[in-house]
Amino acid sequence: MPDKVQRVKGVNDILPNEARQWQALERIIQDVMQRYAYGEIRPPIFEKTELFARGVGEDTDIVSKEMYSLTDMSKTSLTLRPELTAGVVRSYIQNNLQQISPVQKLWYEGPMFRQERPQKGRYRQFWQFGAEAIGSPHPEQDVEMIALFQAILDELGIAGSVTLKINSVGDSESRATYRSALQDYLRPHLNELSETSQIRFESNPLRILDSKDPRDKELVKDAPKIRECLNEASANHYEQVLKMLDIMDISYVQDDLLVRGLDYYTHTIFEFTSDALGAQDAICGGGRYNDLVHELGGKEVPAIGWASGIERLLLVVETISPLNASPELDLFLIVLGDDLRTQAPQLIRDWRIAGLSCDSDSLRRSMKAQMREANRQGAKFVAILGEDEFAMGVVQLKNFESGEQESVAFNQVVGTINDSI
RNA sequence: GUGGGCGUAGCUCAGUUAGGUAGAGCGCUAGAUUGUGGCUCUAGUGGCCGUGGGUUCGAUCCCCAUCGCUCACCCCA
Repeated sequence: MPDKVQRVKGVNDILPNEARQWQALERIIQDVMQRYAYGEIRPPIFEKTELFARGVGEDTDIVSKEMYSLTDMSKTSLTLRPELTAGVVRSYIQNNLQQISPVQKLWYEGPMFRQERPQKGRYRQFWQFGAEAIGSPHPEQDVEMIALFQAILDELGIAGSVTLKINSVGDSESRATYRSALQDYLRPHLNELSETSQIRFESNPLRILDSKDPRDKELVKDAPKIRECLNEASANHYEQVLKMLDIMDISYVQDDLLVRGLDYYTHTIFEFTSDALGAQDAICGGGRYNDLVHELGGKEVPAIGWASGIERLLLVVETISPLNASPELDLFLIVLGDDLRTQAPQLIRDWRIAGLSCDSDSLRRSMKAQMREANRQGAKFVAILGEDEFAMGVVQLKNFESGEQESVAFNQVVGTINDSI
């Protein structure tokens, strides 16, 4: 026998049973997005590599070692998207969306690709859904963003096991102030830092804050806080965000050590984590990115967004509050005798057109086997068609829960079932 | 990229204590008087014991390599 071709490492097949969970989640996402007046956007799966290098940041782990890149026939370097904010912003600029309306509220869902070592809740092809609001600099937009994800958590019934962590990295001026304050504090202890943190000391000192290395953690404990270095405008923005969250009764934890791995963030940053997961406990991350549109060649337009990992979210949902996603079948047609098989497709098609979900046996199996199949599929009704029934233009319609059975004309089947559902 | 654990039927796992090519439960298929499911009973189906090499008369079991899964580091959603 030829070798079986194996799935690529770190990717998943989502089989029908699981896909139903996904669909249930997707319905909730679509519904909430609709209510928050966000429109769906579907950018391409791959973009020029340059977009991510410039958008996400050359020095980030994502860009420097995790991208799936390829060269096409015209020798252009392309990359499977590792995240979608850069793509959405590119699309926003290219399609002049600011001309359509000054605030663009967009959401998306789809697969992302990062070449990391697979782990619980971390895959090489993984799905994210996310939202971006481009155009408003004001804190109420930050708060709406957070409330949007909170609404999805509420709909899913898992808000109780999720924590919102929030912080501000301020505008570029505040960050520059803080950067040197942090470097001044750390400089005397430079040799005590972990190897990666020593490298980051120059390139990206803020990332030292979320190091998990015990030595780093110890040092960082007494480091100056970003909050203390915010200039007036930045501090004011952050204050108002927190105030509105209080008014809306959205609970949060201020985390002075929270920084994000992507370079484009400014001001408010946040992360939703769940205690129902292992080491990969972030189910949503985001923040404001006021400079990104400009950096990618657009005007100076402020924006904010977040992204959430669907596999991780579903892991939480499964353990805390499973979605009801059992398959539903209204009617199963049982055909007795192969001579009548020619009639079945037409009958079923008409019932399907009328809106019922119907199925029948395609293996020409015995009646008993067909009954079992109907039972397995959870059919609400079974229609039995034999010689006598066909001659009279009826089926024996059996309610599979009560066991009651009656003779019903072909054209009465839909009505009879609809009346009882 | 680094480290730990694991790879036996579709699924969950047992097993070979001390090497002689394998079992259970669930599932699936079919019966239990001729046109009626679920429960029960019975029978059947199903595995080059991840792959390749080595040791051996002989390996699923020992050794090596490799691939995959998994957890953690790292990073992030």
